[in-house]
Order: sequence, then C-alpha cells, then structure tokens
Amino acid sequence: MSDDQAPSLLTDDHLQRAAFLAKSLSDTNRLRILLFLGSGRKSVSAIVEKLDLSQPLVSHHLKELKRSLLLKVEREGPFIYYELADARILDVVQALSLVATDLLAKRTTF
Amino acid sequence: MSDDQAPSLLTDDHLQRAAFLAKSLSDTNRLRILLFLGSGRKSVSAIVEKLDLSQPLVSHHLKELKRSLLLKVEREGPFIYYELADARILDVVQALSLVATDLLAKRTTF
DNA sequence: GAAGTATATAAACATTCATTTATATATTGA
DNA sequence: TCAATATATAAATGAATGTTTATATACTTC
Repeated sequence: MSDDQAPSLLTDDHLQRAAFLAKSLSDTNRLRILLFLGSGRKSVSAIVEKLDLSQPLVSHHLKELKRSLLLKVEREGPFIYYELADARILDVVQALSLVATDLLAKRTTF
Repeated sequence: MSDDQAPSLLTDDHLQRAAFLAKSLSDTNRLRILLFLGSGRKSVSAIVEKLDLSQPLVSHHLKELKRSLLLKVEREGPFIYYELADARILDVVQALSLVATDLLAKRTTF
C-alpha cells in the first residue's frame, strides 16, 4: 500500500496557518469584499456602497481581513484605502468555489 | 455608474458555497483528518489513533466534513470508512497554506 | 441473548463570531 | 473653532462552534 504519496509539505504549522486563513474566507461578506478589491484598491465608503453593507460591518470585516494579512491599508486624506496584499487569494477563492460547485453537482446527481 | 463590471464567474451563489466550504477548512483538526484521508479511506478508529483525538470529537468533525460533502462513507461490518469525495480539496489546502506562509513571510520581513 | 467492540448522538459549556446601534476619532473646509 | 464627512471602536446580543463527558446504537461473536 502506498503510504508515502506526499512528501508532505503540510506540517502541522502549515495546517494551522491554512486553517486560520480559511476562517477568513468563511464569510460571504468578506469574500465579496475580497472580490471587489480584485479590481483595485477601494475606500471604505466605496465598499459600503457597492456591497450595500453598514459601515461598521464593513470596518469590522476589513479589520478581520487585515488581521489575516490579506489586506494592505493606506490613508489618503480623509479616505482609507484597502488593497489586496496578494492577488492569489482570489485564485484560492475560485478554486474553493469550483470544488464546492462540483461537489454539489455530484451530490445532486443522486 | 457602471453596474456590470465583470463577467464574474463568481456570483453570489458561488461565493456562498465557497464560504461554506472554507468554513469546513477552518479547523486544524479537520484539516489533519483530510490530509490523513489523502492516503486512502480510513476507519474512525484509525483516525482516532493516528491523530490522537477523542472518538466523539473525530465523529463530530467527520459529520461536519460529510455535511460539506467533502467525504464519502461506507460501512463494512462494524467499521465505518471515510474517504475523500474529491482529492482536489487537498490542492486547495495546499494553496491556502502556501499563500498563508507567503503572507507571513512578507509581513515578518518588516 | 449477553458481552464486547465500533461509532454516533446528546447534553453541557465556554468561546468565538456576525451583526446592529451608538459613539468616538480623524480629516477637511469654511 | 465649527460643521461635515470618513472611518474606527465599543457595547450588546443572539447564533454558531469546538470540546468534553456520558450514553445510545449497531454489529459481531460466543
């Protein structure tokens, strides 16, 4: 039996970081924010308007996303701009969506 | 105002499914289970022993993973075997780990 | 059918989390 | 300095979550 398929780049430390990042991606509103930021840096109010969420809620989620290092921040006058720290996170979201959709399709087949 | 910005393969439905799946990946123990299942189907007791977790805790997490369609189940005598429903989920975990590690490295640079 | 093993479920608990409402801080312009 | 705007923070609340302890269910063997 094949035991050693993966040289396991995934140590327990890696899993812990992956889990932490996944938690950041586990909320629809946060994903909507990330997706919106995919087209460039945005001010808080721009996010509030575009996503139709309350301002404190957006601030809260931005704080969470910053905590997981997904966002960079820049003040410019009265505005504060948030930006993706690593665009690859959108590929991850895309991959998640793809797998999730496929799983549902397979399952609904029955 | 432009309303229609992107052909967006990521509709709100997609984001909701992605968020739901991400929530499943947001716990270290669940990731450890998924990783272990990467080398083939395993009985509950095998998981309990390998990961050194209590049996009810493992059952709980397996239930959660099944709820998100990530696992398939098969009874065989007194044993119940769990198996990855889609091995690509490990690629997603790997991608999460990679991005998370890179973000940390970038950040720690300062 | 009783005993033993494998697994699931229930109850209980502390913690975290998403959201709302209210208020504070910071910046700009008059 | 005052008013207005942009954003953050605090408090409160209800719901979800991870874990433990205890118990139930299912299967096998005697």
